[in-house]
Amino acid sequence: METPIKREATCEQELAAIRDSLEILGGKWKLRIMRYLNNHIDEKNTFKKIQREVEGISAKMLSKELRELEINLLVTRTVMETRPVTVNYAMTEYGLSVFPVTETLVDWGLNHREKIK
Amino acid sequence: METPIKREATCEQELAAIRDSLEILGGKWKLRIMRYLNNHIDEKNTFKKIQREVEGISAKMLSKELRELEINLLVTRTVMETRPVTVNYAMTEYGLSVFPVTETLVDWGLNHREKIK
DNA sequence: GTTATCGGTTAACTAATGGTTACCGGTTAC
DNA sequence: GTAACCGGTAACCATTAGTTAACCGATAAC
Repeated sequence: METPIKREATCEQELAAIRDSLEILGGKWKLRIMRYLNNHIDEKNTFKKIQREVEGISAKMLSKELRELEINLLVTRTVMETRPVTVNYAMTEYGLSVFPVTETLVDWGLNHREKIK
Repeated sequence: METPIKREATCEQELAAIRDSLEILGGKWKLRIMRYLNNHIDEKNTFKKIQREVEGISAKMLSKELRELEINLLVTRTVMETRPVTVNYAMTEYGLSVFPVTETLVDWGLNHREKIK
């Protein structure tokens, strides 16, 4: 993971940065998949395993989301010569940079559940 | 803003927390609106002013998003007895808790723009 | 009287998201 | 032989998200 660099930005630049982030990480599933991979970084993460653990995602969506994450260099896809053939998905070094984002969302979500209880 | 509380959660609970967060903060506009309000916390933020500064949002979307943020107690809506009548939107105390989320997204977006350059 | 601003609403529309079902070839376990 | 698991894809459909344009009453400026 990289050293966080403090930046200065105008409000306009900040809003544009949020837009950029959401273009790549937005939607219902991508951050959940990234968090799952982050939590299982030393394991083999096959398609089916991810699908079982990211609750509710369909094969179609998982396939699409993983492809998009791969295009943006956040995830790698490796076909393993096992029998039957399995496919391993893993976070890239760059993918690790998403961790703080998922972390704040986890914190907020847990806190919110407490709050509305 | 509240003191961050360290929590322990299983991966499953973490993914559920992300789902919860995205249900309330997800979509194209909510986090941008929240960031804008956070950056202008001591000012009067009228409907039109927000619409001008959150670039690209239509009146319909802004109206809808503000209503949802209000329902979730993140924003207040106050009709001001000016002439013409203006409406002021402001972050609640609870709304401030969203700051870390927007902060990590701003950082990630700025960093990403550097990276792909 | 005309135009503009304020804070929206409404209707009509398109684009994006996401779900469901069925199916593919190959492999293994029974 | 049959069923199940692996990693998907294809077709179809429904829902949601989001856009555009027109319009509202009230007020104010010219």
